[in-house]
Amino acid sequence: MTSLTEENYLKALFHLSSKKGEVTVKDLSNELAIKMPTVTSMMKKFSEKGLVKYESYKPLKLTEKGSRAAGLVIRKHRLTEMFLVEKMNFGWEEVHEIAEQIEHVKAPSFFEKMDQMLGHPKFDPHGSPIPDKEGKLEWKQFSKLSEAKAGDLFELQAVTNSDTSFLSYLNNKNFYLGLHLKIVEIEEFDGSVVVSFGENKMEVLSNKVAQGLLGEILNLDS
Amino acid sequence: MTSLTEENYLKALFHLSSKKGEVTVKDLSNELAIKMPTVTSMMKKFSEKGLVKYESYKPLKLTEKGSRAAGLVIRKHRLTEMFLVEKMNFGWEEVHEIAEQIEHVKAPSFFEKMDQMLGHPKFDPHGSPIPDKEGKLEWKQFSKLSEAKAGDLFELQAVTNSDTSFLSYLNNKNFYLGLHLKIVEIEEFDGSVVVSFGENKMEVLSNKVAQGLLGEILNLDS
DNA sequence: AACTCTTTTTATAAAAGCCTAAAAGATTAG
DNA sequence: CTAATCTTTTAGGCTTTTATAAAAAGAGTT
Repeated sequence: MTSLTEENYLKALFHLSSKKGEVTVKDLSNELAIKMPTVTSMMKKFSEKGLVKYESYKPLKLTEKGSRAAGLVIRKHRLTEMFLVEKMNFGWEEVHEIAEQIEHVKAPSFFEKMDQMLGHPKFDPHGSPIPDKEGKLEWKQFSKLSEAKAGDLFELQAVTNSDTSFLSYLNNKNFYLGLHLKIVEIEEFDGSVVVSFGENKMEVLSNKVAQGLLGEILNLDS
Repeated sequence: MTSLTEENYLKALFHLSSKKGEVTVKDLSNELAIKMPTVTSMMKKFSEKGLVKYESYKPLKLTEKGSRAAGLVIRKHRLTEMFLVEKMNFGWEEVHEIAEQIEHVKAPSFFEKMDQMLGHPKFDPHGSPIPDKEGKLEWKQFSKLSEAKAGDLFELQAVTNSDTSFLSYLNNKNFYLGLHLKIVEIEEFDGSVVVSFGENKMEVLSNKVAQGLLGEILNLDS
């Protein structure tokens, strides 16, 4: 059986792996705010359980089994988020923390039922993909809004992080997934982006925000 | 913060208190299948936390605070059961175990939302009352089917235990809450009860079963 | 090859839960 | 009312989980 703590290590491994490919003990230590020796010994345990491939001084790698286990935790988390938003009417900014709790519940049929009620969704409310029942993730390649050029049309399809504060910020601007943004201008010196959308609405977004918005660039010309 | 283990002690205390008034360390030990010394030390901890009144060699008593805390755990459990049955289409025999897990989730808004979606239910799917937001329980006085007399009409309103096996047994006989049973006969020697219901259906129930069925005796005559 | 920086090892530790055996208290029978 | 018996608590210990700091070992670099 995998404990709550172990599930959190798995999630962190999963996230770091997809971001950087290589994951070191140090990375994990930073991500989880747990000292390196602690992480090292947990990785030995994981290695014995066959969840990671680990040799001293070398980067960690999730094994097939570990990847599956991690994917299933993420799956529980994201299914829960979707359920909370779609079936219980929570706002997308509220669900991350609640799901953080529910993801550790040991009751497969509960998550099965959610999945079924939701019609086997492929994405969570923040546009993050939901791993399948094998824990496997299909990667959709998103573009960042920060990569768009003036004149482009951009469809917002996901966000890079689900912090309450970031999502509330987007709520305030009336942003939602599926929204189409026209890139009016990009400031050279700081990378901020001016976008227009809806009925004459216009916003200036910092580069940081623009990097956090994912979607598709619908090139008009070219 | 109260741990999962502590919540289980609280639940047990709550159940035993309502059944027998007096709860001893021994009772608790039996109920939880944990040795007495372990229970004793946990009760000292509870006493320090102000959850029980405990003096050596005397029966335990939940304090106001303890009673409230226990009631709130039960509330989470029963709300969850109701939600699983009403909103997610689980069978009443499946939900106990799932709720046993979910009841420990620390996310008040989650349970709040359930309560709201369910229209602030007063009973769970097995007819057990749901404590209010203060953890207080309104006691409804049920009669046992085993107390009925031949000729009585009995409305099934609750069951004393929610074990999967018992509920599946009732499912097989097509029993459900709200069903009206006519008591045809009571066997003197073993207390078994013969009931008829619906369209010519008839069943013989052992005394044990009859003691597990709660409801109202609708006296026809007298 | 020596020095520095990073990572692992080793040795501890604290908390949570639980247990057995011994001691102390309560109860009951003579 | 006192001794024998039964019950409950105290004392002490064990295991697991998760974490740490300080020492040792390895890698990398000049």
